[in-house]
Amino acid sequence: MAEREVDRSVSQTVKAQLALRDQILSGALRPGERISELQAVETTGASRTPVRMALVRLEEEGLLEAIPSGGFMVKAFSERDISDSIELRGTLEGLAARFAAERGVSARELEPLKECLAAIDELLRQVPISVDAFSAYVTLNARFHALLTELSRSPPLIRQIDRASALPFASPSGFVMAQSALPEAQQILIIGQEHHRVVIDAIENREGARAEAIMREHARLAVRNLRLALRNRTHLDLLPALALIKTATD
Amino acid sequence: MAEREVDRSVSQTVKAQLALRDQILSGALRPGERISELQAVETTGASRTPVRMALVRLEEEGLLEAIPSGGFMVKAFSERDISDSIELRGTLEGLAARFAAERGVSARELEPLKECLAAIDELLRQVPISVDAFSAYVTLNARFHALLTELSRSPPLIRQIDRASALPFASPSGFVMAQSALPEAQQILIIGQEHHRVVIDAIENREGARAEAIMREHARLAVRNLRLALRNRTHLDLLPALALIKTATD
DNA sequence: CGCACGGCTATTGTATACATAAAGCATACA
DNA sequence: TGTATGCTTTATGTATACAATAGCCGTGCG
Repeated sequence: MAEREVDRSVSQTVKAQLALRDQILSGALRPGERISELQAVETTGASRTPVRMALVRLEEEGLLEAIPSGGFMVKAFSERDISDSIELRGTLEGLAARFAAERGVSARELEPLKECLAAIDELLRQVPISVDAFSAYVTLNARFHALLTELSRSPPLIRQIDRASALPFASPSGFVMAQSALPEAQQILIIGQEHHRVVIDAIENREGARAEAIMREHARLAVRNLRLALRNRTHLDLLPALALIKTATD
Repeated sequence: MAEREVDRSVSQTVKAQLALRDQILSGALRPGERISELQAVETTGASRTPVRMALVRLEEEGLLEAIPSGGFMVKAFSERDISDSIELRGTLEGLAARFAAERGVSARELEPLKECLAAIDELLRQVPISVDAFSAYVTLNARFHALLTELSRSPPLIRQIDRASALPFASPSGFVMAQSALPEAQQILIIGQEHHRVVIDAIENREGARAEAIMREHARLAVRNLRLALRNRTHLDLLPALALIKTATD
């Protein structure tokens, strides 16, 4: 019934896209196997036309792969693919931070970012960090990264960063929930927040190289999280899109 | 009649996509104005279903922009947008070069790149450089960049670079033809080729930082070309997708 | 027993008809 | 005369019917 509230005022294409994305990320659709349009029509409730539109969009999003003979299949990702995707995002965010630093940002524009920083500080003050706090962190962290990206004031760059962040495991907050189960969790958040603080400082002082470097390092922290979460197999289920990850044993 | 040879064995969707892209890049469809699907049906010869598929793909490609109320319009690009897109590509290619250097590349894998380098050397030996040579350079240069990108052996990165290079003015060889009319043309090609030489050397010696830096600088050369070509208004028509560039006077 | 060829089935790609919503225009009122 | 409202027209979004192709299974031959 929660599903039905989007029935009106949202296009069938979007509905199908959301439904199919859920099925892919949850593992209901297995990597490597062809997606049946007819089956998708049944599960999404939309007709074939919007379903096919959704499939094309999901391909561009990176979750699907076109089959030469026609149709699409769910893509599978190696651990290396995922860490590369994260580093890719970090590189782009680094470029955004450098642009912001080099081109200059007014105090007024920096204000929302600083507020976001303060809100995360507030969150991290409580020890130990609750699950709710982790969840709130995810939201604030996503906001921080979005604000930072916009500071570049470069539409092409913003667009590319959005596309690079579309994959759930490449998004800035992708592994935060997964790391919540780790013993190192609190330290990692504190270090990440320090990166946030440094990038703002660098941008304020127009230190482009420093701003870029810290955002790259920030992404490396996410790569470290990924490794930790994959090794600590007790909480593997918190990993986003776990079903898409191809392990060496497969 | 040359058009008819793709009639068979190529999907209507691809046909429509190619036709519409041509119309966009040639300026037949003006930036800012809504694309009429019915009109597109007439000009492409495909029916509305493949036309709409093509429109979605062209949006993802970056040439179109979705209109909130429905449909698509041709995007317009500022000079800043274009230079940022080039720098974006350079940053990604820098990452690819660094990956190649850090992760190591066998002599066997480097061979095609070196052959490409030698072929360009051969081309630049003749002075002054003919128009045919420029055209050959475009092909070889595109090949060099493609080979380099693949050396990263990172599918996510390759994918992103391909997407970043999809915009005609952001592609590695985008401004080569435009610069052919410039007096500085020959020097620019020689400098560019030097960059090619350096990146191979850096990868061979596993100097990641150097490989990355030179590819970034390489892209800055393209940015310089862009500036030169835009200022030297006598050969503006050689610029790719000139119709999409919004000038300050507009 | 294995491989290849042919027919059948199921799925994709395309075309078109329909419904809904947006945009433009005309008219009426302030 | 300008603005607002309602109607008309046209465009987009969706559903469905059709055609062509790819994959699969069974049978026959080597």
